[in-house]
Amino acid sequence: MTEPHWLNADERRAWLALLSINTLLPAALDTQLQAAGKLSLFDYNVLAMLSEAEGRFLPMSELAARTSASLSRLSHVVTKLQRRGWVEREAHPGDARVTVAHLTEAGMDTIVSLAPGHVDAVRALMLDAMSDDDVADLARIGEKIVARLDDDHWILRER
Amino acid sequence: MTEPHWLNADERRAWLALLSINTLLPAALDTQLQAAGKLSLFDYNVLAMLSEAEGRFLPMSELAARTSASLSRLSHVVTKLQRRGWVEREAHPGDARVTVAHLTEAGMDTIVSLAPGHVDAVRALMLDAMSDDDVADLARIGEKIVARLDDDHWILRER
DNA sequence: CTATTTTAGTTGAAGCTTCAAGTAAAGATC
DNA sequence: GATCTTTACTTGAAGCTTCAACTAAAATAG
Repeated sequence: MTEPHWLNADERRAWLALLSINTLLPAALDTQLQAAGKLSLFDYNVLAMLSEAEGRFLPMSELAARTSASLSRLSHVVTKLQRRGWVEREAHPGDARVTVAHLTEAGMDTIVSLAPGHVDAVRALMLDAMSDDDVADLARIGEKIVARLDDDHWILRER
Repeated sequence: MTEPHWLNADERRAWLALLSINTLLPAALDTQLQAAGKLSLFDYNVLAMLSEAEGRFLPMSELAARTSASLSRLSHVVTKLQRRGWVEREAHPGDARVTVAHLTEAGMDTIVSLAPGHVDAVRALMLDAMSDDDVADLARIGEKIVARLDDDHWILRER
């Protein structure tokens, strides 16, 4: 054990890189999505998670988990997406506390039309910079960090 | 070349992990800093970058670069930090367009008192989840992504 | 040297996120 | 089976970020 209170060279590099990616990557993806369809990366992700869910609906809590968002943030955003006709709120048959968010046809059309451009942007902005091994390493390390931040995060469920 | 328009398993894992880290890590660090000193991670970073600069001052543009922020965002935040007595704005002697942000003594005291807790949080939330090799890999891969997002980003300058 | 363009920064408004408080149903406790 | 606690949300206000518009100085072009 050396000093517990400061970062060594690699730790500092890793931390600063992550911090920078954290600011620049969402900003760049937001710009692309804003130009393509006047929505944010978070909006896109909400629609994407619903589109991949069975029946294209999810309880708000589950949708919040899959977008790593607070229920409050999600609630505001779903209200907005609802006004745009992309999502509807429905009651849950078995539990009256639960609100189910349901992707509409229009919402599905939107995400289908946006997905190719968005995926291209993700490739152009990060994946194309990396070798196959890098991608595998990042997946492995990234999931370790996610596990540390939230030990039953949904992306860890399938493994 | 296979399909350019979709992600394979590792790519998807890497992307989703990064997206989740991106939401959860700043939120957790914000919570810690909010509790310790009523400031955000971004506020902290502005103070930290100034504290590490020679003379503890930097032109707004340079400070914006080192915090990966827009000049507009930085301007608003510096105004806030100024009201709290942590930063001052000064004229640049050689170029009248430039505003120099200068860390005050009180600002320095603040960052000195907050740094240990913040570094502990960074360790607890991400570094402790990783082996030394992981840290080195993340530093290497992270810098590749940063280079792709901004090929003359300041964190790449020293190398 | 005058006009144009670029650089550096600020500002106010609009939109987004967080925070605290509140509602209501479900589950647990006694 | 009444009370207490927890779960699942929603809401409004406050604060933060982005966006577009603006000012002013420096650099460039003609």
